[in-house]
Amino acid sequence: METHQRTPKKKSNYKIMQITSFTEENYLKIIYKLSAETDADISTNAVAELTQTKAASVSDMLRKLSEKHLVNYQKYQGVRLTEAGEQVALKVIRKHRLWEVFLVEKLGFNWDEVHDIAEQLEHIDSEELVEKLDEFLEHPKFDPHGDPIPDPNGRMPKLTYQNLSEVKQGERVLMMGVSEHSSAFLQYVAKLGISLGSELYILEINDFDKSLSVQIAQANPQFMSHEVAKNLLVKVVK
Amino acid sequence: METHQRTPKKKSNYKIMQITSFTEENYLKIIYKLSAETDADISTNAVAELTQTKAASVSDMLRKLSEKHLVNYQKYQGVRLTEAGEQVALKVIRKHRLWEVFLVEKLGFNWDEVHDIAEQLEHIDSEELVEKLDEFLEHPKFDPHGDPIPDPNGRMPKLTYQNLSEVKQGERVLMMGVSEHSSAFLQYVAKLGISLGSELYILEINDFDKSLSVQIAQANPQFMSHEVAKNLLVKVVK
DNA sequence: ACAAATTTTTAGATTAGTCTAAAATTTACT
DNA sequence: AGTAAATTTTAGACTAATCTAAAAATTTGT
Repeated sequence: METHQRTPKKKSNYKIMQITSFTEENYLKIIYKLSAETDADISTNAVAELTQTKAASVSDMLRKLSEKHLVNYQKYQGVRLTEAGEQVALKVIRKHRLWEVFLVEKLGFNWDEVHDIAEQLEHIDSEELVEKLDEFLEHPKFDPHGDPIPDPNGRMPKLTYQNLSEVKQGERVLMMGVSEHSSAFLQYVAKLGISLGSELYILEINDFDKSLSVQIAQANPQFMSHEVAKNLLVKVVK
Repeated sequence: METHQRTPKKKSNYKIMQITSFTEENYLKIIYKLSAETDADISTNAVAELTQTKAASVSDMLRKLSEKHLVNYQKYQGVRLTEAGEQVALKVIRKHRLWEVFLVEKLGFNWDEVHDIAEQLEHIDSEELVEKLDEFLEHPKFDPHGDPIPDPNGRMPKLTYQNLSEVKQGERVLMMGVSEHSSAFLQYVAKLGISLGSELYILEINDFDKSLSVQIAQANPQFMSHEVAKNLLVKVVK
């Protein structure tokens, strides 16, 4: 069990003391991620699962974060980030994703090897470092997993998904949404075996009518018209 | 007062658990640095000063490091690194110096701005990261302050200082040693106002006899022959 | 609507790293 | 060599983050 202290320097130390610990940052990041998937408040148990701690520990931490006004928390009623808490979370996520770009683009890691290292690097505390890294990487907009990188002011860009019709042959994408919401369309999509999160692989694009042959998960290839592809929002996963 | 935990993952975690904490690494690094300046054992107070803690805390930690066989420690008699402890220290120093090169060479920091950031980065735990970083930086031998970078097996290269006669005009160097040990020479050097650690600034190099005009600390410029310069070992400080 | 199941919180303990104050040891000075 | 000064260690306490076990609150199901 390795515990350590981010030594609170006493001597000549101009630097503004960090107001959130490594651990607090992790809690805030996890609450942010859970919040992205639902409008409801986040349960203690959900947080416990992702932090890999026990619910009792989470209760304690939520009380503490609440005192610091980083979350709104009512006993037994779940938790939600405050504006301030969200800012902290977004800064951590920005750092995490920038470091991932660095690890893949500059150091040659594979995109599936970088997460654990980025989990450590995301807590390095230096605004200047983050901004110089961002510049060095030429202001990337997405990390190697296709997730958007929050801007320096902690604003998460709205994900601008691509239409499946814009994706090139041989690419692998995740189904993220639709731009046509009629039930006729949705039912047709469901019948093809496509749901939110499905992985699609573009086998072939027909030259003259732009129709596609798409493999959905492990199933057999499906035919899909350009009309349909235009209304599917996807994210390239590389 | 910011304390945090390097979360000891329980789930599917193949990674070998780190055996030294952030804090322990700092103590080992500091003991290493103090040991480089003397053959004697290192005193509790000396460590306390550099760790910015109290002697009482140091005593506790030395006992703990001793139990882990990272230092040899006899109560009241000072401390010395074991082979294992030195390996840990050298790995931390290797990381610190590689990151400093990265910050200066790639991100454009000044060499005097990088220390605090490298103090954080040096504790990132990933062998693979260090080796890829080393490769990315093209295996640098020295950090931006002129300090040598230990090799991947934790061997610190013998510092190969330069002769002052090889240094270019306009450079700033630290006096690190002599290659001529006669007392006549040493007395002459002392008379010039030069001692170990003196900062020298090369004002001018005379073209035809390679004699130098050197500013020593804040004093007036001194004339120095090429013969003398050849026997002074220095380190460029940029 | 109320009892059972589940979730969450509290209470009390533990660990790493730190502190202050007091005790022990070593060093330094006539 | 013997005492005063300085250094170092111990003892006891504190904080952040965690845990287990028990108590409290909420949700669920008939």
